Amino acid sequence: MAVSDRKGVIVVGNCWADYRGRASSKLEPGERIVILKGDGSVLVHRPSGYEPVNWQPSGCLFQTHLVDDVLQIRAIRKKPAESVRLFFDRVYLVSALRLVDSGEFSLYASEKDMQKAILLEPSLLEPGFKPVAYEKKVEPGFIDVYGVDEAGRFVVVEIKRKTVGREAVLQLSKYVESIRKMVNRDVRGVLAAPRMGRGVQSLLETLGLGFKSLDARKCAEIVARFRTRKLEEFL
Amino acid sequence: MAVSDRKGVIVVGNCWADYRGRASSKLEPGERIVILKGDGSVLVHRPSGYEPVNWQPSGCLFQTHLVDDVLQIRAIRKKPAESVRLFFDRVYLVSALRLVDSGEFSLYASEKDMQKAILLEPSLLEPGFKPVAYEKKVEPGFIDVYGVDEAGRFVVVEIKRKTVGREAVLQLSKYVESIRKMVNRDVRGVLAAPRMGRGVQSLLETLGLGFKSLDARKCAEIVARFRTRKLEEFL
DNA sequence: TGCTAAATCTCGAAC
DNA sequence: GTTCGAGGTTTAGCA
Repeated sequence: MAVSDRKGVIVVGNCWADYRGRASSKLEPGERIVILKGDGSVLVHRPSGYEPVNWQPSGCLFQTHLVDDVLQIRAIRKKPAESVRLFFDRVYLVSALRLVDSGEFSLYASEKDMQKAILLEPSLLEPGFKPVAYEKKVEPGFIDVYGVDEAGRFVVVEIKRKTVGREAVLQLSKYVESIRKMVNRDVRGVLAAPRMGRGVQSLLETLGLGFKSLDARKCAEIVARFRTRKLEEFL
Repeated sequence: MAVSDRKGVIVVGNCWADYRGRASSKLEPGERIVILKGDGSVLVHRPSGYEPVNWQPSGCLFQTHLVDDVLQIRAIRKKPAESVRLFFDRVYLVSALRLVDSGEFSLYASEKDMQKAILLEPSLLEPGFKPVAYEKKVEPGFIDVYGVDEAGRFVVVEIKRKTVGREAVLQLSKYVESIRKMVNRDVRGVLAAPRMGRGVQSLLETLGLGFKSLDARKCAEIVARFRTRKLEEFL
């Protein structure tokens, strides 16, 4: 069958499903859209809702059977060990497709873009800031950007693309403490994000940390500008 | 068109896409499966991968145009303000479906089930354990189960349905500390989960916390058993 | 392979 | 309406 031939298959019909693995679930009969992809991923979509009601990520092995006019499809995953079983008693549409898709996908205004923007244009954070490292590994995790300020003090920068909550502050605080222990000198911590959530301002003050308003969109534009500038220099 | 009639639509063809909103993205041409649902959700699926490459959650407004043999579909969301635009120059399959799906979906062995199981059968945690409260609010968050042990000491239980990492230990530790401050007495902390991840054992020992292996599946069975028992009592 | 952190996360519940 | 936390999260990036 097409399923075993690395093709994608769309099946629309009345079906029910069982899942067993990390959790267990049962889906009673109803009309749904099922997509079996060539890489072994499965999606069971109800007529509404963004998320699939049942699914499997890529890497599954498919088994199909027809028993008493019921189409059975089983998607088995090895690690973690789990499976989804689908049963169709009515099929409205089946389509096997060998789709070709090599189109590039690019995303802008991610946290990575904000990081790049600060590295390319450090004054975005504050005048005189000089980045020294990025993705610097310390005990609690990775520091987004690490540098030195105008006065020569070390600065730990934690970047978030959305409004920050308390966790981000605590994360930054941990990094700052970690660096303080290492360098045995004064270390500043700066949270760079579009805005602060409730209670973040006071928490930052309490912990002696700073904040810099930074918009992901603007950062993406800066990164794009540098890209074109580099291209111009190249030409 | 069907799109405006609350129907679900499947379109397979060669397309490209632009997204602008919380972030921005550009998808170069390729063959994909697009699902427009009656509730205003959109999914653009490449031939491989579990996740859609572009999407919108439910609540979008759809606009369709045909310009120079290119089918344009626009999904607009109000809050947050964003949109996905799709352009098809070749369409292999279009299907408009009014699917009926009232089938119930049930997920078993969730963290909530594990919590219920402990409340219904406290000896699951340890002999002599007596639950006092659940979802108890303290400063850092909510305590899954709070009770008293055989010796009369307070016990804070943190439940996880999967292998636990360090964060869960720290979470439990915070709750225990919070309770200690409140009651000014000895308080035990127990992590209930199927197993411990790397380094969790030693961290638990360092912090003086306990661990109880608890299988989500077994919990689901216990909850189910109580359900049937209750049903029997009722009948 | 295992772990950490991000995500256009989504979703639901609580405040 | 906003915020907060969980998810069968998935996925990408590294040690």
